[in-house]
Amino acid sequence: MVKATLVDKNGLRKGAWSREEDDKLRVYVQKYGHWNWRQLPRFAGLSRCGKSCRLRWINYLRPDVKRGNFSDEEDNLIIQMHEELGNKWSIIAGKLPGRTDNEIKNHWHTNLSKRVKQSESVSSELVNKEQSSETSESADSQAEKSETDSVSVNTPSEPDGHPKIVENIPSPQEISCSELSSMNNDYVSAMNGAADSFSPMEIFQDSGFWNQPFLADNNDSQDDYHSLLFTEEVYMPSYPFNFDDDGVNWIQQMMQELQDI
DNA sequence: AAAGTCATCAACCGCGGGGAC
DNA sequence: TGTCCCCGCGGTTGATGACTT
Repeated sequence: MVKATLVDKNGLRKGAWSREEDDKLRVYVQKYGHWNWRQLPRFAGLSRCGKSCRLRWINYLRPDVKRGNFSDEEDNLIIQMHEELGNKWSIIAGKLPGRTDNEIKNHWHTNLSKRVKQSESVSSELVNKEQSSETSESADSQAEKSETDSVSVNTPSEPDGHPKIVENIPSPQEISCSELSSMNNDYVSAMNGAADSFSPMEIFQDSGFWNQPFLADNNDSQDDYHSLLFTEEVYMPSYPFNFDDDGVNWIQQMMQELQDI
């Protein structure tokens, strides 16, 4: 179910994430936030493109990501919102705390869409039966009935077949995952400063924003801050990190200590 | 037990929006 | 106003476990 890890021509790893990579990314983002996804893998010591890091964090590593089966309430909400909004997975995810757009999208395609189709086919059969039994009714009552149906039966009011949205749905920006990441502004500034100390030509030599390779053997001596960062992050002695509260507590403790500096 | 098929879901890809210059 | 860069979104892919024949 997990894509095999491979290395592309730029030296970037693709496919399944290893535990070590997860730990590096998690620790880095918890500590510094995602100040720049493109450059983040370089600082975090990951041979991944920024896009891959962002996806991994949002869909898997974020501390508030809820794993496990969807509840009936969640299913119903997804179905209802999909009926209103269509494939606006990020907006739907915003209404389901702990669920990611990718997870909801997968859940829809594997489970809910089939369920909806089934229920639709059943309801359409019922409607056909009702209509055939009503053929003896007067024309006036027929018109009245059709008006009633147009309200109660999901009649599209938009050209694309989706009804108009009545509810005040937050924009994707309002529910952006970036808000979920607790960033310390001091560190963001520090990191921006560190990033600025690189020559743009050095950093952006290769084309393609998301596919910037991380050069593990680059010359860090030209940037003290960068060297310090790598000393802390990449070559950190086996930190007591785990996927439980102890790991989170440890990270929180680390952040507190850094804030006190 | 082996082979074939289906289901699941993590990860990739391409596109477009928005901000900065 | 146009261009570039960063980011996020939605569609799609593909590896693998589960199930069936």
